[in-house]
Amino acid sequence: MLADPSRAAMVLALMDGRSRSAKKLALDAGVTAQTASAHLRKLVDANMLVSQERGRCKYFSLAGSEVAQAMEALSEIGTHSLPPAAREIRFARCCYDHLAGRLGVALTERLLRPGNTALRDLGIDLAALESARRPLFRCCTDWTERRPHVAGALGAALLARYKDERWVVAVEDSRKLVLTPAGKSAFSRLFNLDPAFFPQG
Amino acid sequence: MLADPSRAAMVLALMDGRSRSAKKLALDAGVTAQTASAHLRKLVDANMLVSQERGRCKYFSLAGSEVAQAMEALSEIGTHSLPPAAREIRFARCCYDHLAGRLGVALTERLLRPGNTALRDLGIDLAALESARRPLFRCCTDWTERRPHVAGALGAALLARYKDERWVVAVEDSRKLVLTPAGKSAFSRLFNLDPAFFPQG
DNA sequence: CAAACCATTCGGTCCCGGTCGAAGTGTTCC
DNA sequence: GGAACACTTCGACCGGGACCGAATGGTTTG
Repeated sequence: MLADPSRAAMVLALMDGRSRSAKKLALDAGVTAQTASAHLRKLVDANMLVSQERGRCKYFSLAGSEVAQAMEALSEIGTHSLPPAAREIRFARCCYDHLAGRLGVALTERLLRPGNTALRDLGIDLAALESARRPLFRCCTDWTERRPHVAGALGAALLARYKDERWVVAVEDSRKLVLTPAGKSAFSRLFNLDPAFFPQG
Repeated sequence: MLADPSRAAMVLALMDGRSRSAKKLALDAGVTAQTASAHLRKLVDANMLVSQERGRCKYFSLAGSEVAQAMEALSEIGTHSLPPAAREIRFARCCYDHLAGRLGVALTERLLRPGNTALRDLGIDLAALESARRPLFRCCTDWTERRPHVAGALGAALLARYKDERWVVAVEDSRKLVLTPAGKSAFSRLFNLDPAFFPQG
């Protein structure tokens, strides 16, 4: 199923979490619209993609984390490497309203260490959050890291704070989050992260 | 590459970590020896399998953890499910000379918790191990769990102890380890594991 | 050495599936 | 309404690759 070059190209183009129209995917794969239509139908039938019609266009996106996992695993074997966008989304992305990815997992792990003062330093008001209807703290298992990261009201408050400070900025129509230089130094300081933790030095 | 049913069947048959001869793999896939030979050659060329000639037979096994990961990820999508042997090896197996898999990761995590007395209860002599040439403690990242488990002299000593007590027993010509009922209760007690942690209730 | 066995190479067949051109359906915009 | 656009269906073409039969080179056993 993923063996066909055209289908692989389409799935690869969707690895950043965005949704793309059939036309664009046809261009990505280098085939005509008819061929792309047939491929996309098969991919949807195989529960690998989901489609969403809006107007005269039909937008496709990955059906779930398993597909991304499989694609990642396959790219580890072959000589083909994932496009940059696919690697970036593994580092930092939003999962609904909170931070996920390698960064999300690492910050959660540091947050739980005894003696960590990041919450206080950030000025997060736990009392105010506790009074909200939604649970304060939930664990959400990350699909690339297979490890928990913080969700719930606290997770949402943290991500909102990160965005306010412009430590991370969201990418249009994608779950991807881009780390800014300011964010890199701030996270290093607050959470005591090793510089080698960040991608590309 | 893994899309072909015959090749998939062969790789699936190797998912338990054992090595099998070309003839057996041909039977597993339900094709003749010639066809199997062609498939196996392709899989080796694609760095998915490694072969080892012994006498007039040629034994094949998985080339690395990436292949197993890819196969697992793919099986999550499709309706095909992994054979029981492939699921068992994810729970407990030996990695060279120490315990790996879900059990290995869990025991390591418990071992590092403050206040854990398992090492003392087991009568592991850390001083004696420290005098050995090899490093006492090494971290080995698990390929199914993507989390560290204990290796080195301590890891080897622990696994040896588990085997002596017959809490786990090795399977012939495989990295698989089978948990015995005695092991289940012993691990539960020593490491304070939840009963739900173990497979099949 | 002969017989049995394992693996491989070669040649040939055959079918599946990717591909495109042409035509059809539905939507948007002027 | 008419033109432009996005997607789909149909039909036909064609190439790659899976498959097997027969034959070859090595290795083990008698």
